[in-house]
Amino acid sequence: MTRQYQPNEDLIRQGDTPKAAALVLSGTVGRYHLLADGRRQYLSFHIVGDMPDAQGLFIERMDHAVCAMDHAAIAFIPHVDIVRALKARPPVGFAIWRETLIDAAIFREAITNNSARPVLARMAHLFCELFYRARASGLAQENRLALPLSLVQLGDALGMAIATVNRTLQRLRATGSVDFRDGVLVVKNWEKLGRVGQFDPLYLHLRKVSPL
Amino acid sequence: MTRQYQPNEDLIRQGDTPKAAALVLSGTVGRYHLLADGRRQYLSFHIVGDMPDAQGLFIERMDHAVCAMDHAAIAFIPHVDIVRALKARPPVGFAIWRETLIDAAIFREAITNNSARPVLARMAHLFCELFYRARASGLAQENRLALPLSLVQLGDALGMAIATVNRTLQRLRATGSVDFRDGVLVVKNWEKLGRVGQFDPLYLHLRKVSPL
DNA sequence: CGGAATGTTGATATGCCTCAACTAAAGTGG
DNA sequence: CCACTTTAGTTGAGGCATATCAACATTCCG
Repeated sequence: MTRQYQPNEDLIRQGDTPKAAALVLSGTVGRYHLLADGRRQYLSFHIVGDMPDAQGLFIERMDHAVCAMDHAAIAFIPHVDIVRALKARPPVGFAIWRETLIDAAIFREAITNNSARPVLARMAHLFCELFYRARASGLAQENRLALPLSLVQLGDALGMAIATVNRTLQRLRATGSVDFRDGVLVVKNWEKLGRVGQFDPLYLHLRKVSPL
Repeated sequence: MTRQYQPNEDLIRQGDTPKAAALVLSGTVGRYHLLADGRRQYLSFHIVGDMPDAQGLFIERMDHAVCAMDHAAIAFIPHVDIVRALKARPPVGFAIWRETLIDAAIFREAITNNSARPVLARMAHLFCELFYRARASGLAQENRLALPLSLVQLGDALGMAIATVNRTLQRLRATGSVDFRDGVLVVKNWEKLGRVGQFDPLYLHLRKVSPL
């Protein structure tokens, strides 16, 4: 089953018990925690080919929500079908398992990024990650990437106030390494961006990526 | 194979390619990122019964390190044996898979905790999590828990400077909800601690826990 | 007994948040 | 098609939470 989503529309909510797993066919989706005071904390972003809620296979209730960041097309694959496939062919399961483990690695990096890096490096690091992953999936053209995030959403991902997001974006631009505006990320100097963001792609565990 | 570790000794280092998975038999271990400037960011802590590097099963190189927080006994189970068991009995694999998914949920919560909560709530939340998990494993006696962390380590987990850790600890004590000193956590008022830390245990996905 | 690691406290600095005002663009209804 | 509202982004001023620095106390350990 396939469905279209509007920007900001939820695919799954905190507390739900999904019976099918989402597969991103187009667009970008994000996962987030809803805080007691209504604020959001975005946890990760996902692009074409990702299964952002594969965990639902073995965890009953959602501890976070998943929403579309822009217009997105999502396929839903019933859990029973997946489990049947896993039992028949273990290697299929191992591959999906591995994806969920890489997810976890991305979360770990986010802990470090948001806890230990100053805002400039933090933002640069997120841009590095998103660009690198998109590129590995063949989604980034040359040095640009469609990144449908508002400043508010960027702030809710990086744990910054919106004013800080704005000013940090300007500082980043001033380094000449990257330019993000109007939902488009343009990498001007990949090496420098990586240096500013202290980016080491090891944690993404991509087997082979053509050099940038 | 079983091995004893000294406090602060590494089980596995960033970059390693382990051939066996660690199982905690006694003590506490922690996972951490090593930053470029030598600082550490602790990502999670693990107690008896946990497999802190189950991810090594399907991910070649370690993107983080694992160390003993105090004296710890660790069993190592060769990956080949585990994979053989997985293929023979899929449900065994599903159970381990589920554990790694709960790991990921804990990481997600740490993102939110360190990014969106003020220091008092942040520390309270960590204490809630550790106590709740220990209790679910039958490791906490009554309302106390051995928690072999120094202030520096607490700070490296929560993204706080050591002076702030100290002062926040005192503020927490003043609330009358919890007291942590000399490696022992004493929960004085669980309900209040949960309120201060905005703690909701849903994300730990424990099936049944006797009420506190 | 001396030195290292750990914890404590005060003083000062600063990075980021908050608040507020304003602009620009986009969507809506008369 | 134009006023009207809403949403997104921008900028400045000021305050505060937390980092940084420094001195000192304490315990541990060889």
